[in-house]
Amino acid sequence: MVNQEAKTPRERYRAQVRTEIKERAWEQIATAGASALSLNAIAKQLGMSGPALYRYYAGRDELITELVRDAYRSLADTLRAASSRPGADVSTLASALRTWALEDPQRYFLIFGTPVPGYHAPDDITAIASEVMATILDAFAELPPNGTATAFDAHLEEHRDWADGHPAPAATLHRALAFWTRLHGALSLELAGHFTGMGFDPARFYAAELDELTGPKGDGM
Amino acid sequence: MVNQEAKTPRERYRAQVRTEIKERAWEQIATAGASALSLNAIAKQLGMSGPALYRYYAGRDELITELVRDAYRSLADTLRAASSRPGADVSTLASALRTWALEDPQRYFLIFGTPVPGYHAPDDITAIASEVMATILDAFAELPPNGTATAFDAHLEEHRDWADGHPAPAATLHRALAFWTRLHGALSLELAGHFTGMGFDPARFYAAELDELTGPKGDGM
DNA sequence: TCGCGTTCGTTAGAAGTTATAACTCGACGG
DNA sequence: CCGTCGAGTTATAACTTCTAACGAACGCGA
Repeated sequence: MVNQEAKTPRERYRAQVRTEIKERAWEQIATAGASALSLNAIAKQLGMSGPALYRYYAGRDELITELVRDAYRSLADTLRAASSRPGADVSTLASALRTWALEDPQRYFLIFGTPVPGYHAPDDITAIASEVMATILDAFAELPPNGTATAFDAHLEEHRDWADGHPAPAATLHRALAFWTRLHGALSLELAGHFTGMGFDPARFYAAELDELTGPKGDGM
Repeated sequence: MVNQEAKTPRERYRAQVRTEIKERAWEQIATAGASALSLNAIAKQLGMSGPALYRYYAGRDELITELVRDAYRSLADTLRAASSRPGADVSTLASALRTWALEDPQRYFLIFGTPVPGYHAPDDITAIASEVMATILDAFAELPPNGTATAFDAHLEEHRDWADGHPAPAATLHRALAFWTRLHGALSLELAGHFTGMGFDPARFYAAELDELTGPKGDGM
């Protein structure tokens, strides 16, 4: 984002090699998945041999963490950009999310897929995650309230720390949460191929889920 | 299914070693994830060295495929058992699903988690998957219809092959589909730890999602 | 312009992994 | 009783991540 201009030529070189490494890593992940990511193979593709990569990343884990960070950053930027387009609403956000996910399914699964048992995301990554949540919350805050307050709304009212001071009512928090989980449910099953062979169009199902999210009780805009 | 009693003592022994291998594999998967599954480590735990396992499984992939099959089988049996309890309904199914998932999160992710790009599930596994779907469909078929027909319902009516001859109307198919994807959305994010630190109770959110699934329009029993 | 130090990339090697090949030995069945 | 089949062995190849030690080149300051 910032700081594109590095001071010393060595730093420039170093930064450039680091991004080249990540580019190759993304190629590998897109074709064979994150678990098949091989530092050796990346090094060979860059024309250098094996352990040279350790000058740039402490190991496989650090590289993957960096990739997760980039993926989150990309998602947050994509959603933020979509929400700031004129006339943007919740459905704009939803289709931006789906487009982003279809663009590189493995990138999506790197964030929302199977977790590694021991791993805990560093704080800066969770910060980006809450930035994504804030974008969704903003979009729902502009929608008129719908439906009656549920028991879960009351529970949410007592646990609204994650909204990070957002003034929206608990019902809105609830809708944003459902937006996230329902679209993730539809999207992740589609990307994982669980819909293949079922015949129906995943895009239409996604749209149907979105419809029910934006106005199940049938109040207009 | 059948043929539990093996004829020759060698076959008995062979079957017993195969299940012992799978038991160790499940332990490894539960603690370190499926990607960390090591045939060598399993062999050592069984007191035999390395390549001996290849007498029982052609390789890592075949073992994992077998584990996926067992996981699906376990899920299908669990749901079927829950649905056949007296007084069982959709919410019985939902809580059975959640209990099963929490029992061993990595087993859940083995089925519904990040897909391996090249892999295609064998036919018998997809058969078990549709058995699960049938159980969900049966449960919803016993519920009174609710809500108005949506555009997606019409689309589903033309693509109801996956229901495998189930007589339920398209709206019911839609509800069963939403049951699957929404609960998966809530469940997978919870199991992956994306809710940790957000404060609210995942179980209550799950229940809220289920409530909206069983009767959003508010027709009771 | 010249040296010197930082940093990059190399090869070598350890400790893992999956998987194959070849061999030994024991048990089961005719 | 003996032959065959199969289980488990070691040896090996081809991978992987990652550490250690070495050489060379690059660029900064004098």
